[in-house]
Amino acid sequence: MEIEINIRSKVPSYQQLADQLEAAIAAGEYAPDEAIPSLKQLKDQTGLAQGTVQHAITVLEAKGLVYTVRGRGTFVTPQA
Amino acid sequence: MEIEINIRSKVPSYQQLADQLEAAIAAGEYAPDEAIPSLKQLKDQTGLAQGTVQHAITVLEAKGLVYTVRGRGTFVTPQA
DNA sequence: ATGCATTTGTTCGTATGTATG
DNA sequence: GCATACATACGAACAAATGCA
Repeated sequence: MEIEINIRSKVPSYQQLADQLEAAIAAGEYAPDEAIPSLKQLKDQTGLAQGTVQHAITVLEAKGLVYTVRGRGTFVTPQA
Repeated sequence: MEIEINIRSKVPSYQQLADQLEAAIAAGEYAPDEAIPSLKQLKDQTGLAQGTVQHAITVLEAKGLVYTVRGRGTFVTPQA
């Protein structure tokens, strides 16, 4: 997927990333229980720090859109 | 209030802090709409980094126990 | 079982931005 | 303008879990 972070935006970087990942999931770019890109991949693709990427993932977890398994990855939550 | 962080515990520092703040709120140590200690105060009292303290606050916000106003402080959510 | 690479989780210290009073 | 307080972000390091060779 394509991710564009606008540094000068008033919207925080982590929020922009979370929004774009959410849109990608909504668009069906990732199937349920399929992994989204790893922290390292997102870090490299966006140029953000790992902590910032992690923050974005935390937001998505809080919204119940993804779930995470340590050592494995972060996966799209299947529809209930 | 008294806060004790056990560095060697398996429980993360931010979670310990969140737990203790939650207990203090539950115990009525802070009235509804009353401010809890500032980030700097918690940072100084616990020896944790500001980011770690902030993480703890974020957890409490996510649980709806407190709400934050930038430039003012973090306050106990009144019972609905 | 051992080791290694990958991946997520926690924490620090620091810097800077933004809002309030 | 200034002091205080929360918000965002970086880079770095290390811990812990997983899976595979």
